[in-house]
Amino acid sequence: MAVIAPPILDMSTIFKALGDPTRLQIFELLCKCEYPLTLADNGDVRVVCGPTVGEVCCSVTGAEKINSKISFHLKELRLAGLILVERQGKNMVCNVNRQAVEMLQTYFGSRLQPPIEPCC
Amino acid sequence: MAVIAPPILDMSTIFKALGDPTRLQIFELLCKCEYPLTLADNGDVRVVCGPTVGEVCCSVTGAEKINSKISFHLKELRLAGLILVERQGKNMVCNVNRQAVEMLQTYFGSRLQPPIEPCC
DNA sequence: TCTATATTTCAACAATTCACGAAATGTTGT
DNA sequence: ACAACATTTCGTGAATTGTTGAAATATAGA
Repeated sequence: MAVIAPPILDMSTIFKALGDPTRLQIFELLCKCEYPLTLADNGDVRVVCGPTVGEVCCSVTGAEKINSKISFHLKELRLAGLILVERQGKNMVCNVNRQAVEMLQTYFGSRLQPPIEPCC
Repeated sequence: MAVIAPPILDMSTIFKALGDPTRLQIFELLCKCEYPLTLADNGDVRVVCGPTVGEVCCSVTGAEKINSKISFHLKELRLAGLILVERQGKNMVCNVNRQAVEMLQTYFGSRLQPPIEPCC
C-alpha cells in the first residue's frame, strides 16, 4: 500500500504543531535521521526506516519507558502532515515528511518576493 | 553575514506565533506589503511605511473600530520577532521583519539536507 | 490645556492545550 | 489462546491562550 503524505490542510495547523518545544524537538530529531526509502513490489516508495516511538521517546525524555506524552505530540505532528508514522512489526517507526519541509521552505521563500504593488 | 537559526525555544515561539489563524492572516497581509526603507541620519535603516494598526484591523476583521484583539495578536507577532511596529505620529505602523522570514526559509532549507550519518 | 484620535493594557471569562497515569489496542512468539 | 511487548486512547486536572469591553496611555492639533 502506498504511503501517502497527508494533505497539508492548514498552514496555521502546521505552525501550531511546531509551536510546542517538545514537538519541535521531535521534528528536528527526525529531520536529522537518514531516510532510506525502498521500492515496494508495486513500485510505490515506502518509508521503511526511522526511529521507533520508543526511541524517539528515549531520545527526547531520556526515560526508558514509553510516554503517552510523546505519543500525543507525535499524533499532532502526524495530523499536521509533518511526519509519517507506520507500523513495523511491534513498533511504529517515524520519519519526517520531506515534502512538507520542502513546502515550508517554498512558503517562506515566496513571502520574501518583493510585492508587485504597494498595499499601503 | 550568516543567518543563524536561534535555539529551539525561540523557534517554537516563532511557530507558535504563526500557529494562530488570525496571526497568520496578519503575517501574510504584511508580507504582501511593500517595504520602503529609509536611511536615518545615523545610517540606521528605518522602516517608515506599512499599514497602521487600524488598517490591519480593518483588513482582517472588516470592522472600522480598532480591536484590542488585533493589538494582542500584533504584540505576539512582534515579541516573536516576526514583525516590526513603530510609531508614526498618531499611528503605529507595521511591517514584516524580512530578516526573520529569510531565517525561516533557511531553517527549513537546512533541514532538507541529507544527514551525514544515519541516526537509526 | 482641552479635545479628538489611535492604540494598548487590564480584568474577567471561555476555550484550548498539556501532562499524567490507567486502561485499552494491536503485534509477535510460544 | 496466552504472555510479553509497543503504542495509543481515555479521563481528569492544571496551565495556557484567546476574546471582550472598559479604562488607561500617547500623540497631534486647536
